[in-house]
Amino acid sequence: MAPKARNVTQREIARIAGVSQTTVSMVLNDRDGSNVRIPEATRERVKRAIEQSTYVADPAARRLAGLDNQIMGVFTYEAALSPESMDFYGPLLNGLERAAEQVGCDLLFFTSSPVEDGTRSLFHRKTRLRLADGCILLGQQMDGDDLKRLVDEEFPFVAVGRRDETTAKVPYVGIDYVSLTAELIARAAELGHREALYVHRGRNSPTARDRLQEIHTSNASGGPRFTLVDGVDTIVEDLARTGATLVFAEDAFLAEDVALALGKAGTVVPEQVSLTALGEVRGHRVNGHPLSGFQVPRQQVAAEALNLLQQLITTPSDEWAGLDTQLLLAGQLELGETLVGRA
Amino acid sequence: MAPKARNVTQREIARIAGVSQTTVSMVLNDRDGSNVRIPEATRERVKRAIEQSTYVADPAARRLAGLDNQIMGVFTYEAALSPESMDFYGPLLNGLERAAEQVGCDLLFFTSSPVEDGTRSLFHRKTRLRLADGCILLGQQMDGDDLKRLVDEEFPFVAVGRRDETTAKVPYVGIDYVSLTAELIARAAELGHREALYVHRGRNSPTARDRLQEIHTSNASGGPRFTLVDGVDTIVEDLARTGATLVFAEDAFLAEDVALALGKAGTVVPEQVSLTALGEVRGHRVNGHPLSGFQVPRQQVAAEALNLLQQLITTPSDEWAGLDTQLLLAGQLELGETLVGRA
DNA sequence: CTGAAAGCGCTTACAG
DNA sequence: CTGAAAGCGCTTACAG
Repeated sequence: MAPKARNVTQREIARIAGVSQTTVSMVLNDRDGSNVRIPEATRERVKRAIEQSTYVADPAARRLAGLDNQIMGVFTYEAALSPESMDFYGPLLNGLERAAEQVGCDLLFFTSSPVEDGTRSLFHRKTRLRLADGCILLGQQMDGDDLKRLVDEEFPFVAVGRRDETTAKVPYVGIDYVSLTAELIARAAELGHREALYVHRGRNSPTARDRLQEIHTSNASGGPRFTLVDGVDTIVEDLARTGATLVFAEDAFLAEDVALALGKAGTVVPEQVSLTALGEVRGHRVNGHPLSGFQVPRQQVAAEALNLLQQLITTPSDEWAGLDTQLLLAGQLELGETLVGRA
Repeated sequence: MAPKARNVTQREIARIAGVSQTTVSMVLNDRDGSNVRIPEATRERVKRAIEQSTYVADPAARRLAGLDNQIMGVFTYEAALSPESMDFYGPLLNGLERAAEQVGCDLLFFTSSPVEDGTRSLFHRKTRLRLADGCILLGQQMDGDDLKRLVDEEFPFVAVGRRDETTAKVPYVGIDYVSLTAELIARAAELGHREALYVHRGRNSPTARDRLQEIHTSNASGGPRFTLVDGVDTIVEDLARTGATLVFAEDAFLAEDVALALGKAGTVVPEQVSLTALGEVRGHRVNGHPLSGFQVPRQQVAAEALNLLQQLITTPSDEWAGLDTQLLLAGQLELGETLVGRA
């Protein structure tokens, strides 16, 4: 059911200005090509007619005729606007909104695909994906097949976070967790820690693997030795068994869980054991101390993703190969107060 | 620059199934009207062809042909996804997302209009408004002309919050602040308060007026007498001058400012003076006490707004008059601990 | 029961 | 310099 009230079209403008509809289109799109040279006088006449009307180009028609729309799709594998997801998505969405305002585009959130098993499907029978010029993909985990299909169809898109779920070359903007993790491990070594736990969520996302990679490197190269632990359930025993003086947690929330579990068993952070998150820690405290970990530029990641998407859209797909489509932004260590010298 | 890779169209499906493109369209849209009766066999053949392809209807073409799209616009007069605005917009956006998932529609955020003087403009030269089937309007203050124009153009839309900026009948879903304020005043009277301050933000929104109306009613009808104060700057003197035993603040944040200002002058809430917000107070505390005020169903407001919009879209505009398009949802008092018996 | 045709509003070669 | 025409992918009367 489209709105009934007839909207003013180029044809009407043409009638008013006494020119053809083609000319109106030309003026609107500033087409001053080889064969076309519209005299200033005509141009002015058309422009005035437009000014005085409420004319707005019909985006659907533009799109159908093959032009871009300045509409960027936003797809999230989970609900993005729920209070629980705000911690992760909040800064990203904020970055997107600001970048969108900058480049003058609208954001189409694909909220229609129902969340099943906690995850949405990108391609479904009624997807409005193609209404957008391109799409930003958000989520901790993504579907490799979705990514591959987007690449194959040459649909412009950019994933947020490093992606390696498929062999296809996926455009992404992420955070360099490898370097950050390496830095933090070096720091821990300096502080005298030799034995540590790495508490993770057993998730198999690229960023999880990035961290894990450096953990393994440390183990293999004589750095602090990490014992891997999935979740906090056995943390107290693991700590006692290994004699670890330090716990790395995959993210700040997990770190808080660790501190809680240890606290219940009478082990106090950081006096008796150091604790560090391998993720954003701003705003997180443990026993009154600012948590040690990273500071990651999430807003900037989102903004860069939108810029990259914009680039892809304005570049013919056969020239994409020349573009730098995989960006990792640097974060920085946030020393905090919970990573201290070996007890 | 539309994606280059040709997408599969109805024509191709038609070729595969050995029918006309018209028939494909009929099957897809389940058109089984008076003159059309497609035999199950043909129907199946077409359906199978579609299943086996990656066919997805082009939303732009559908739209241009006059059908709906299941795309709801979302317009906010300020940036909606910034950390500062999350307190107000967060629950609304969350409600929208969940409702959208329910009804199976996508959400188009009009982020393209740059914020000027802190407010965006709905109608601009390149607005993609008409791409959406309808639009949800969010914001503390709205432009009366915008509202009027939407009504005049019979574009389906719903405002969140009661609206009275224009004489046109604006569809809205809001919260009944009038009743809530009246209840709270009655409660204050019961507790023995006779002299009070009403600290407001000098804003001229409908919800601000709703509260003010009851404040005036109280003054006129022999209830507690309120002195109006714009902002917290002179709060200490005002309190001394009037001998008020109670302060109403327009919202929870303002209430916190009040408590702070009073605290600096040595006046402690609630021991020496009661304090109450005429707005959502969940999560707000003053001097360790849960703030007294309201509990308002913001998520539900957003969800109801989307449902109403859906109704408008599916109802021919000449039948809109028969619809109940102005809804006020009831909130409830949150007694808290900062409104106590007269000191 | 099914298909050829017109139309939605726009853009872009292509003729004048 | 400007306009008539074709086409984007779909829907919907309208003829067969």
